[in-house]
This record gives sequence, structure tokens and C-alpha cells, in this order.
Amino acid sequence: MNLFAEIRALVVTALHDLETEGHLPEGLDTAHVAVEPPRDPLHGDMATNAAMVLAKPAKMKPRDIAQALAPKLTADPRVDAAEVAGPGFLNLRLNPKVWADVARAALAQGTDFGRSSMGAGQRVNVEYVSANPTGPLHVGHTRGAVFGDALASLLAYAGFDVTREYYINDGGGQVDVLARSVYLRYLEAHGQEVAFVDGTYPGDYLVPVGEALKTKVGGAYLNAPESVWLQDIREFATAAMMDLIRSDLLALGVKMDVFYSEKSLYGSGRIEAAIDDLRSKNLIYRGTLEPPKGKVPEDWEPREQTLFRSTDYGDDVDRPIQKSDGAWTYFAPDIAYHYDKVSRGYDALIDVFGADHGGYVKRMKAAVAALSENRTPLDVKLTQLVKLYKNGEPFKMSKRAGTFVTLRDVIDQVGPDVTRFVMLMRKNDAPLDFDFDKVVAGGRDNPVWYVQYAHTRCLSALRNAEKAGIPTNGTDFLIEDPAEERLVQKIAEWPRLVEIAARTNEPHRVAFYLYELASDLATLYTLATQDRHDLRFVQEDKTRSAAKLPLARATQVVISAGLSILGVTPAEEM
RNA sequence: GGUCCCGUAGCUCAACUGGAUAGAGCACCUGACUUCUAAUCAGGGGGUUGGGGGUUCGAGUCCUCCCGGGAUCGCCA
Repeated sequence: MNLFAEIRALVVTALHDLETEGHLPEGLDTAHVAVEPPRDPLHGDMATNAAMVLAKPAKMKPRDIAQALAPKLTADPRVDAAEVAGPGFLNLRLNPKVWADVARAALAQGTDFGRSSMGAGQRVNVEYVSANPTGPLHVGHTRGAVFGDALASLLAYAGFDVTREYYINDGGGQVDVLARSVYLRYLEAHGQEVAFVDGTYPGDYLVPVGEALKTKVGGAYLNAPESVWLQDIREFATAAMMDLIRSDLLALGVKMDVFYSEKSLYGSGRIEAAIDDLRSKNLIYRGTLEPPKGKVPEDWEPREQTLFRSTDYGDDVDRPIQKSDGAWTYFAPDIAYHYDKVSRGYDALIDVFGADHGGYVKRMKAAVAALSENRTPLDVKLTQLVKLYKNGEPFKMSKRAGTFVTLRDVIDQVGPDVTRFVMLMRKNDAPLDFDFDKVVAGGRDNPVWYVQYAHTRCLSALRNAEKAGIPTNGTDFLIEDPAEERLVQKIAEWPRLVEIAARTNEPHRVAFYLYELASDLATLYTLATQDRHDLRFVQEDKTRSAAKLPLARATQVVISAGLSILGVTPAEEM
């Protein structure tokens, strides 16, 4: 139940009445009419811009429209007052009962309060992580994993039918490198001295893989040429790496619905089919690309390649899909993969990439637009870098120096809940500072702690009440103080916030909302503790207490629902 | 050089996609608090939203040109 949407519907109906009665011209477009909370709460509970939006098309003064609209709205029992203000805002003051009624739904519906039908069951595919299967996940992947997962949960909560998907890049040359690295570890397991050269991966995590390979094949690959073992070790190593990644994800609480293998596309004819689809639309041709403007690479020479005419769909240059030796570029199987997603019938696609893939966005969008004939929208969310700090000092990651911070390192130190919440306190496209010491500290400036603490306070009040034999299952609020009013309104805003966050694909809004909700609870809590014992959730007068407890429960329920979307376990005790 | 992202209080960041006087936390100043689970709560000071121009009733938000930071730029994936 989104009260703002309901009042907006009321406004639109009133506008149509005005049209019918001849006070407004017929057929006005009400799409831009909004009903929002005013910036200053003194202005009222809600404000609508209807008069200003319609002034021009109606050829009327905004204040005149607002004047005509006001009585229509106050005729509704939910609206106590409607005042024209400023350039033509209409400020609405609602009957206090209305807010309480909305918040009361939290008592009846529990954590389903706020669940929306906005998505109407539309099928959305969210692709995230998709890290190369060559090693454990690191902090950069962690952010993408947390963001993608929270976004998926948010969309599901908002009524979409969501698929969480991971694209395994197991088709390219980096898997050969992985196989050779594992072969070295395999030799090592047989007691040989080895050197990690030619860019092979020196990480310790391949030691057990080499040993496992020894257990499996014994000495069969010793002194054998690459042609004998490469294929087999590729598969063996990829499987081992995916096991590693899956367990990393599980430690973070991420469960994928689909793992889609790039390699499975090769030799299946599906790459060719996707390219043929583009070719039939006259978007594939042989040609030579211009050299990049400005700095031209030293070894640049004109080269004829097979190109995708992505410029027809807003890209800056056409993109190669085949190398000069005829092999596919990375882009080709990715086109086929997205072709597959389109043909699986999704209503919308979302890709979550790291910031280093920024240059890849336009061509991917072009491909999806072409393949789906503009029917399937693709939104690409880029997650920016994570900067790590310890004791306020930044520390650099380097694969070569071995100071390579993995997802495991982070989780082992601060736990999955803290990791997730902190990474969701930022917009995806803003860089993120992650300080190992700050995120586990207590206090107001640590949002994770602060929100969790608010949750435990509510639960604790409810527990104490149970012990004292006070009923905690009341279904109405006793609202007497502005601090309580604010909290109730905040709770009532939850369903609207879910819809905004889902519409913009921005889960960080949920985190910020929870922080504000926690703050409103803390205000009331301190007030009741210090001056107004009659406002306490648990107090001497059991009848009053029973009337105050529902507010604690509603707050707890909303925090719990919000944290669950973010993938954070609501704390029972701290 | 092209493209994309970012630039908001001393610091870290919001701002409901074009709404009213740009908001929080930290830090600073003043006050409350032996607590329903402590690390809090109330109030105050602090701003030319990087800069110029434009669009309109109205711009941090959209357009344009600069400045600064980051990412990326044909046989890596």
C-alpha cells in the first residue's frame, strides 16, 4: 500500500473532474503530475506540482488551477487541508489516522509490508559478478556481487520475477594460462622445481588444485607435451575455480540461479546463429577501422576485420567480432550470450559490470537493441572501485606484490553483514572507501551498527514486555508526541521508497532509508528514556505500554524487511 | 585526442530523476543523559553545488563550452 500513489490517483481523478466540468481543457497529459513529501515538513504531509505542470498546456495561471483543485481534494476524508503555496504548489495535510493506517499494515503483513506489485511479474535477468574463473574473488568483485544481489532482491520485493545469473568466461586464452599454472603446481606436487613465468598465476590457491590433479591422473602428464594435457587441465582447473568462487559467493550469502558457460557457446552453432541474426539485419560487414584519434598505437596498421555496425545503435565506432585470423573476439560470444538471454523471453536485462568495463556499455546495448529489435531494454550498472583503508591509512593492492585482498580476507575480518551494508551505503557509480576499523566500530557514524542497534532495541522492548506479561500484539498505535508521529510517517513511507529504489535500480536508497528510520527511533527512544517515561514502549501502566508496543514492532518489521533486501541478517542482540 | 563516470559544508556522502530556504554523519561550539541494551539525544555555526553560458514558472539535476580527477580506447577477457 503506497499512500503517495493513492493520493496521486486522487489528484488525477480530481483533475479529470475539473475537465468534465469545464474548468480545465480536455485531454491534459497528467504523466508529470507528482505527489511527493515536501522538503520542509512544516508545509504539510504531501505536495503536488499538478498546477504548475498543467499551467502551460491548459493556458492558465498555476495558482488558479491549484485554487480550483483544492476543494476537490479536501472533499476526500483522507485530506484535512489543501493550501496553495509558492509558485503553485498544493500542500496537503492528511488526517493523522491515514498515516497510522498505512503503518498499521506493517503489523498485519509483517516483513511483506512494502512488497509491491509494481513489477507485475515481469521477468528480469540480473547478471553480476561474472568474474573470470582463474582465481578467488577479490574486493572489486565483492562490490559487484553485493550490489547485484541486493538489486535482485529489491526487484523481487517490488514484484518482478528475477533471475540471478553468472556468466563464466571459460572460453578465452586466460583459461589456457590457468591450465599452464595448474600444470606447474602439478609438477610441483611431484617434487619438481618450477618457475612461474610468461604471466602464469603464482597464487597459492592453485597448490591444492595441482595436488588434486596429481591424485586424479597420477604421473600421466609428466614429461608430456601441452597438446596432451591442455584440454583436460583446462576443464579440471575451471571446475576447481568455479567451486572456489561458488563457495566465496556463498560466504557472502550470494546464490545464483544460473551459471552460464561461455565455452558452451563454442561449437554449438549459437555464436554463428546470433551473428547471422545481425547479418540478416545488414549489421555485419567486412571493413577496416580508422585508427584511434590522437595517440595512435605504435604498432597500428590498417587491418580488415568482420565488424558489427553498432554505430546504427548509438555506439561511437563499429566493433570487431572476429580477429584477423578468423577467431572470434570476446565480443562475439557475449553477443550470443545476450541473444540467448533475449530469446529466453526476459522483459528486461540488467548487467552489473566493474568500472573498467565502461567502454563496453554502448556496444552491448547496441547488440541487445539490434537482437531484440528494441524490445528488450538493457540497463548496465557499473560499480566503481573500492579503496581499502586500515587505521585510516590506505593500502594498495597488487597482484605481483602479493598484497591481493580477496573477498575471503574481507569477510574473515568483518563478516558478510558488515561487508554488504557498507558497500550498499554508496551509489554504485561512486567510488567507495572501505576502512576495516571504522566499519566494525560502534556509534552513530557507523550506519551498520546504528541500524542493527535500532533493530535490537525494538526486539528488546518486545522481549521485556513479554516477560512482564504485557501483550505485544496490539493492532493500533497510540500517537501522542511529534517524535512518534515522525516515526509512524517514516514507516508509512517504506512502500513508496521500495518502488522508487526499484524503479531507479538503486538499492543504496534502502540503506539510507534504514539509517533515517533508525535515527527517528533513536530520537523517540532517548526522549522516552530521559523526559517522557509515559512514551516508553515498556512502562508501569500496562495498558499504555500495550498501546505503545505496536510502534516498536512496526519499526522492527520494516528494518528487518529492509535489511533482508540488502542481504544483511537483522541482529537479535548486540 | 575520442568515449564513459565523478566533482555538493573543513572531511565522508545524500538529495525521491526538474520542485519550495541544497540535507545527514564526522569534526567544532552549547545543553540534556546513572537509560526500555552502553557507545546517545536536542540545538548552533558552517555552501557562488568546480567555472561560464543556455533551456523555463523553477536547475545540484537537462543542453553547451571550459577546468580538475578516474576508467577505458582494433587480434585481453
